[in-house]
Amino acid sequence: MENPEVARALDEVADLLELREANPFRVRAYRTAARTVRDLPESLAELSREKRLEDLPGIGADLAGKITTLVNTGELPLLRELREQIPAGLREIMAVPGLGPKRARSLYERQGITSLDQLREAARRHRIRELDGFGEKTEAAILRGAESVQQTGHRVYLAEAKVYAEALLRHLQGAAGLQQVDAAGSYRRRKETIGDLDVLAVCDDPTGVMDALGRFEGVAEVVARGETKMTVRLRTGLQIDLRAIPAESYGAALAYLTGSKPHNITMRRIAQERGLKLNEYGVFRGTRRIAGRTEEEVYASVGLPWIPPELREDRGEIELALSGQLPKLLKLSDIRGDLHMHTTATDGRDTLPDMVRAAKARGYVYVAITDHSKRVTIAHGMDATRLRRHWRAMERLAATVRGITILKGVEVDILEDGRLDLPDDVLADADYVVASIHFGQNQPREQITERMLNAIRHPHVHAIGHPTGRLIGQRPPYPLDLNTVLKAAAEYGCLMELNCQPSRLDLDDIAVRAAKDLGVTIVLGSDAHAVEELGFMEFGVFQARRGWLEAGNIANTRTLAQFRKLLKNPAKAGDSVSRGHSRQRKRIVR
DNA sequence: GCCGTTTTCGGCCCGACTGTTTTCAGTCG
Repeated sequence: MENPEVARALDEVADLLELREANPFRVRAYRTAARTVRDLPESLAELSREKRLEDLPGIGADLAGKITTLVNTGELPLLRELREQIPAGLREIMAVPGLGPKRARSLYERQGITSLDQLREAARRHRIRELDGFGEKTEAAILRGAESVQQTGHRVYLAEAKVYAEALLRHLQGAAGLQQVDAAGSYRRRKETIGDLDVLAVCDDPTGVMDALGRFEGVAEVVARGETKMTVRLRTGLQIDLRAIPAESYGAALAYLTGSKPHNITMRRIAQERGLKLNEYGVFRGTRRIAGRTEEEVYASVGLPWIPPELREDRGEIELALSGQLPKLLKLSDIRGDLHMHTTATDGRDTLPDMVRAAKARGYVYVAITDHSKRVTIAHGMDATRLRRHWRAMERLAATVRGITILKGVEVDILEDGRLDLPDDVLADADYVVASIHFGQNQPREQITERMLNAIRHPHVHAIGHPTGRLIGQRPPYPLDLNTVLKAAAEYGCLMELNCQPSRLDLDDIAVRAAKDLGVTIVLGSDAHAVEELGFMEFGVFQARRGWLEAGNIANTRTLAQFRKLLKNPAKAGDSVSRGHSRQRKRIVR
């Protein structure tokens, strides 16, 4: 059993234990372990063989044993036992807003409800309101919630959330009594997808801003409205949570609302150890507020430097901050060139000159044009003759456009048998070759891994495009042995792309960090198919920051001369990256 | 179920909102 399945099994145990009203701290232990496992770049099977599971935070002897059982047998006696006692449908009932383990259990025991359909039926027949602790309003809320769980419940891409967030902030700006408004939550942490939008408003009287939120375009329902908190749901299903706060608590509230939850919990624990109490209103010694106006102040009060939001996942950043070793994260302004884009020569929507001029307008000093090779027929991919003609057009254009260097590139397809889609002599003439898999994505693990390794070892391949091929929420990653692939990339000096398309962002944050630890150099490519998509670079930078990357870990932060040297002598250039940075951190944790 | 420079037991983050409850439990973030 692979890591994600183990994580799912541990989460299911937590849910079922909760339904059985087990010790809440035991439930939490399973949830923590599930998260640890999900975030883990290394294979559990390997850790289990080497008896290193107990080195992981939150995993003791018991959970190490259970994880080993899951990895080896694909089953867990405890889970089987729990499943026999508790109907599977109760877990989906718990997904309905307002229904937790207690109420789900109560609905099951007193009305025999074990599925969403039965729940809706019971609500329609007004059988819910008869139960102790439930009433008419709860029944109506359950009915609405059950329907919305079935319809929406999906997360939106960060790029989409950005559109809503910016529109909302503009809309709220003019509200009466408002001093400041910011988006927080996973949006501010720049997660690849956003479940809901958290907004923080500084004001003495929240009436004005809450009224304004109620009038925001697309609001379908006001879910809740209190003295300081308000929740609305848009017609698209996106939920917006607003929190009003006085100015003296701004920093504490921003930190609290930005999360992540595990990061907040660790922060509060550290505050506690120092005899302080941390909440959204500030940092308190007894009843006296000692910090809260700015985030910097809040972090400083517990002995920490300010931590960039992208790092706040409780994946070791707090321990690193304590030791003064936070990475100096990549910035968009560090990027000197875009190394993945298409033109009308294949499936792009804008011409070669338009793409190059748009890249120059963004301040880039070099750009690689990487149209598809012939195997990608649907994109009108190019054979050797057309590609050479395309390259000549680039040379002619270069003579007329100053201030930006055009690298003659190609996105060559890695064929099903591991060969490349263009002859070696053609690839040898390219300035920059990115190799990608587009077909045969469902090959067995060994086969697709070997195929990728072939490309990495190929002397004319500089980078692997969208290395796992996932489409967020739509298509799972190739069944690659990613650890082996990354190790080979480090060994052969092959760049790994962090594709900046909002639906790809591939490698993900965990894989990016694993790559950094292994000494792999990452390249950011917008994979733009139109001039405006060059702007996707921003989302790649966010993801890189979430993976702890610094400018030195990225190929396209180099000057053109440095970049060319990197391509010529990659292994050597790769030595400059800080190897094992986050591994070092783990020792600090222990 | 985990954990320990307050260590092997007794803790485990903290507060807002809702509804039905007459003083608070359940849920959520």
